[in-house]
Amino acid sequence: MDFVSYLKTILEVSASLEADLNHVLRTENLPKKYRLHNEGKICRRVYFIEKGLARSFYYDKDGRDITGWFAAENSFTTAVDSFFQQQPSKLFLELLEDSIVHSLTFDEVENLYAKFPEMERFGRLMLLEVFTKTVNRVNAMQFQTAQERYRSFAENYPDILQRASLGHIASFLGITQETLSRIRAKG
Amino acid sequence: MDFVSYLKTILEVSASLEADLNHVLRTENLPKKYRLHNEGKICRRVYFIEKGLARSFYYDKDGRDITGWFAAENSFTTAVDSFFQQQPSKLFLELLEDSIVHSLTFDEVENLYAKFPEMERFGRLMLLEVFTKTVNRVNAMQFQTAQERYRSFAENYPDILQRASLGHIASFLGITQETLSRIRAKG
DNA sequence: CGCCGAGTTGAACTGAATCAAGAAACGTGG
DNA sequence: CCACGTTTCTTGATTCAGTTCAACTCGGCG
Repeated sequence: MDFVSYLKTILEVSASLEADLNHVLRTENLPKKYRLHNEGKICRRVYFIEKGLARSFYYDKDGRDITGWFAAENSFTTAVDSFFQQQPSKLFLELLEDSIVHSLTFDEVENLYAKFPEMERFGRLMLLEVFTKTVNRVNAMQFQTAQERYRSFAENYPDILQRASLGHIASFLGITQETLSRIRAKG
Repeated sequence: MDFVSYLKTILEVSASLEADLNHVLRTENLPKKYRLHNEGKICRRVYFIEKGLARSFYYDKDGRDITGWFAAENSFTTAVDSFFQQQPSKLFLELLEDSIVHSLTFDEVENLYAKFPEMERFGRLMLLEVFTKTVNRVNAMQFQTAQERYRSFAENYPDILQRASLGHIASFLGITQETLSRIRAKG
């Protein structure tokens, strides 16, 4: 599903908003391992994944690769530490599969917000969704064991479990690859 | 600062929005330990703290009291697992100090969103702020030690450090009270 | 084939939890 | 304003989940 179709599943889209969107949206077909964004830069775009899988990650103080977020079909991704404030990022954004992505620049999004109240509403709703997910994740991190976190991840994101590598999932859950391997070995 | 004054620091407030807000806003002066919201109920209101301190918490599966969030002056609080979806909550909201709070119901907020695009914008910006903080918290939880988390908490929220109890802060950071006490003992 | 990344398995180690006991601070009523 | 009970904080000893380091297996691909 492309971005405009997705938007229509959430709210009414006026003809003029649709026209403006089609005018500015950039659609790309990109290969696995492609980097949508690199550390140190200001992230200019927000991406909607029509097909494929992406992850954001960063290198922690010991140089370990830590997955921050996965984004699959019909979801958005961007360097959250950079895009909204338009400041330099610590994150990378990479594709884990060949993907079709649609994107808008920060300025384009801001202009759409200013021009179309429905777009502002959409922005609020998307933020609400991702905020809710992030809160759930904090709760999981706060006082669940590694095993509990893995199980609820497996329940909520069965597709990503299949498609992403063990190492990427482990760091996303805040555990090492070895621990995740052992958890999985049991059941 | 009351809610309308705060709103004006973020964006332009039209006279008619101000009038509507003054019409629906409820202001209360409430004592320490007062419960703004209880588990099991649907949380109807979002609260702006003019003065005082609140925390949200829940009881985990072992019956331990876990602090989810603190809210002090010029910030908002509500049962995040309930208010936005208007579904039953696992959270409590309690005051840790005598407080002055302003509040709006869910319906009032929705009506304001529908009537005033600037209010929708404000909602988006507030959500963005709290989302950003929550993402930072996930990062901290993911691969920082207890000590590192305590230090950055102490840096970012020195006032809450003074005003909230050790046990509340410990569970917020995802550690036990004993561990926090030992961390603090060192420096 | 043989290499290489991804996953598994084992053994030793460690940060933080748990359990338990005191010490301080706090507030409420006499 | 003090005495007493309650809550909050500290400190110690023990335990355990998860990390670390290291070796090994497996499946794909040049």
